[in-house]
Amino acid sequence: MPELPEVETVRRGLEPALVGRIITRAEARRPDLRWPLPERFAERLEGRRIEALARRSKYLLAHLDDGMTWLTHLGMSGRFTVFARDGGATTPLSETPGAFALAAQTAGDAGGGRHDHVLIETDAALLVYTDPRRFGAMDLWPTAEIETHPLLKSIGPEPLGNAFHVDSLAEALDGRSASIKSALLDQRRVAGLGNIYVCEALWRTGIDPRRAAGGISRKRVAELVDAIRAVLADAIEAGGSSLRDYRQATGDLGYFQHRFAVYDREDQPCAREGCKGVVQRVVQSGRSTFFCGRCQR
DNA sequence: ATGTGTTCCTGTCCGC
DNA sequence: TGCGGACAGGAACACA
Repeated sequence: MPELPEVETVRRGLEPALVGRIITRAEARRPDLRWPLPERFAERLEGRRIEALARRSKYLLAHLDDGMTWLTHLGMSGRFTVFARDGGATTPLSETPGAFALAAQTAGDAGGGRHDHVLIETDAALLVYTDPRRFGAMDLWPTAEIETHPLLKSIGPEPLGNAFHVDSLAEALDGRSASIKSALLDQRRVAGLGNIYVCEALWRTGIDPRRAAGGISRKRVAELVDAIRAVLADAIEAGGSSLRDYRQATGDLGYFQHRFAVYDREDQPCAREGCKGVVQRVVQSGRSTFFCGRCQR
């Protein structure tokens, strides 16, 4: 589900509710998401103060006051929902059906909170992690060595940071026979891109997604760097893309989906000024790719 | 080392 | 309306 802009939107939504707050109670309602949760996960969160909420690629990183970082990946269907606590409520988290019913309702989950897997209570808010497909993940890792986490250590440069530029991308693509579409989805080349924003960036640059990654001219790689930055910035500004059930942590919908040029627009006219092409869908490495066969070369 | 196909899981939508 | 199949924002893993 969420790509970099959606995760950044979630981070910004959670930040005011979480940073500086103390986790008064935590509950894992099952022992695993995609993988087993760490030993004594909920107990190790309880009593901790959240010092900062950061993002690396599609991972949320909550830095705690004991030197550990609580790491979360939302997978395809994970989401956080925040509920303000009523003043002075002392009801145990597991006995607040009202809040859970509200969480389920907001999530559009007819199962009555069946997929609400992790619950976090702070002195100010109730945080519910919901993930029907359970492709998400959580872990605890020392903050000082967070970049050595197995899930983070091979991830490429942040596309909105200084380490991502024409030289780094050209080197990452050099000599590769895989398609540019597949290469950009590979998190080792550049962090945080997923199916939507790869398709959109390639459309903005006019590059055929089926072209070999290593055969793209330096000039076009430079244009691709700019297009990736621009499409991510535009999407963050719009609060991300709301497809199906994605919502911001505030419950608001993002609206970048209304600005898609090609993603999920098979058979619709190309949005480029003067182009008479039609959006096509092909499958590359098992994923749908949307592009205009006329203006993307 | 690369590239690709499979797999995890549940929900939704579309055609018959 | 029910049923089966395709498909979904991810990415680790197995295997050529």
